Amino acid sequence: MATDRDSVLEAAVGVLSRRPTAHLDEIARAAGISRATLHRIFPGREALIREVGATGLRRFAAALDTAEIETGDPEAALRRLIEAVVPDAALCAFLAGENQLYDDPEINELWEVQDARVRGLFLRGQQLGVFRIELSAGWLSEAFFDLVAGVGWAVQDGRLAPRDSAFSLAELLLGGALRRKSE
Amino acid sequence: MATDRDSVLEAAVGVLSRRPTAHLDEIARAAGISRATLHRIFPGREALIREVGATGLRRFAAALDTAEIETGDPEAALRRLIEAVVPDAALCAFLAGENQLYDDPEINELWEVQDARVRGLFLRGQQLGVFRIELSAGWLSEAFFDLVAGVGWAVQDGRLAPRDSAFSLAELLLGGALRRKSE
DNA sequence: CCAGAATGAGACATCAACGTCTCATCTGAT
DNA sequence: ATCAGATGAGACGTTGATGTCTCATTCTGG
Repeated sequence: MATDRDSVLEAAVGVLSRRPTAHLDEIARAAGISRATLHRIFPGREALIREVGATGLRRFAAALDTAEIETGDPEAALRRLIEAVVPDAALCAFLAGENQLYDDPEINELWEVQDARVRGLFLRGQQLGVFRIELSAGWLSEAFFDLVAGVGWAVQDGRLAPRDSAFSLAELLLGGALRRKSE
Repeated sequence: MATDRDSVLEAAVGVLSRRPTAHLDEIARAAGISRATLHRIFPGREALIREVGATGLRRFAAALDTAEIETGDPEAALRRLIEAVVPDAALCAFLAGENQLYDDPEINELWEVQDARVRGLFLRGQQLGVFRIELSAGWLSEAFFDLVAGVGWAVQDGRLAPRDSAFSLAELLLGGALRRKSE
């Protein structure tokens, strides 16, 4: 059943995003199955990691799609993107920390595409005069990923309430920490 | 000699900040010494990790001191802090990713103190009306660390020029991505 | 109720990293 | 030149995680 794979992947993300070096015992226990069954579903640790990474990238790509980041006002598009991606923030945190995944050419290419889409959003926003041009689109994109990952960790550790996460992320990334003097 | 320890620690940070699971072989090679000598300097892997963490925290504490974050305008204080901490951004990236260090009570306490100081800066800024109050001081502090770590990785990987890093970090964290309409 | 499949528990071998050791070589001071 | 100390290279046993196996138990469909 696909449900098994998915639920195991979900549990694996929960453990691996926090501790990428977690043992298979721990992952299996978190998934509520035995280590033997885990091996029956995934040939080995490497395959499991790859699957988790691929799932994360697919979900991230789906979030980019549903947010329609290529359309309309860039600021609104970025807010939609944040709303769409925050539920999978833990997954993004895992992707950010696991650079070993990028050894795989297929995963690497999928990542490059999504990264380029995000960078394209910031670039479009800059060209339309919505985003600041003193900061490079590459850096804005980088900061976006850093903060998404940070939200994922903070929520997992209970330092940030899930219902506040999207708002906090959007407001900080868009508006910064300084209070607006005139608005 | 103290120089040996320091240079080895420096090299270890460079490797470990990017891959916390790097083998001792790799660390020794990065430091230009043999694994045997590495063992002569540090009793084992755990001791090395602890030393790297402690060094990072000491340097971070020193950056907080030199920036005098408890004094004067919070915005200027934050800019000073960023200037002071950016040279050790890779070290902070390591600290951010290595939550295993927090098992050590001594290191954990040192970390708590520094974290509280940063949070205190944001809180002070909010009370003075400089920083936004819609975002919690805890989240602002969290975002600060996330972005510092992000800068560390980006510089290490060549995605961000070191001379731009402090400016990029300060402008994004303080001003956000949106272009100011009226200023 | 029964047969077959799926699962859990655990044993077992394998392998990689770690920690310790020895020995040859190199360096530097006298 | 010589000797003491430091270093590099590598061997060796230990440890822990992994991958594979078997067997008893449980679940499921007929």
